[in-house]
Amino acid sequence: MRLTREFYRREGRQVARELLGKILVRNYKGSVLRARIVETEAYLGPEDRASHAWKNKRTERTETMYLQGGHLYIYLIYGMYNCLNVVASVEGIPHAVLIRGVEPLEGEEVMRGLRNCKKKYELTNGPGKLCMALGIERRDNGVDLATSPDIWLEDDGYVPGEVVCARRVGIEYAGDYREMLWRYYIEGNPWVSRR
DNA sequence: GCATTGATAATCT
DNA sequence: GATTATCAATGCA
Repeated sequence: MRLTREFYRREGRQVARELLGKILVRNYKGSVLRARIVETEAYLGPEDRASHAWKNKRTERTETMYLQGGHLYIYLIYGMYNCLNVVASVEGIPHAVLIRGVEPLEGEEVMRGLRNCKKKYELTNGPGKLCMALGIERRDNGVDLATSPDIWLEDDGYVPGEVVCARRVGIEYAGDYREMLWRYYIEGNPWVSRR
């Protein structure tokens, strides 16, 4: 069942936690790709120094985060890689959830075709990797997961086992917010980017 | 370990 | 308008 608007219109951390176990569905050139979300991070705009929208900063890029929950926020990092975020909360409050790891369920051969990767788990165990595997690029920025025919999220009733809270990755510049345990992952799942 | 890469935002003239 | 510092990472050595 496709997740509806109300799922996304909540506080970022709650959305991040509940996105674990949900399925990311992608229509890619006639193929249906499905992957279960196993790792997320929450970024809470106004107060969070690690967020692009810290102190409610509004720029052309961050504008997407101010849309209501359910939209995709996709940006280029390190000049080479795309990162996929799900916008949370209501209009005007820039919360976002970074998807860091997914487990392929369907169309894995197509995903491997989009990426040159040798080891099994390296296909989708990182934010840049999973974007490549699912054919997600910056032109998908601003797409609405609640209505798009090309990409959306589903709930198949799966309930994650033990969920771990941890520090977020790659935000050494964020001062005290470095310490916040706003990263969530399913314990023991091999598609998590790092332990 | 370390090089890669280009959009973005801040800081200048 | 031009210049520069920075970066929610990856892949190869």
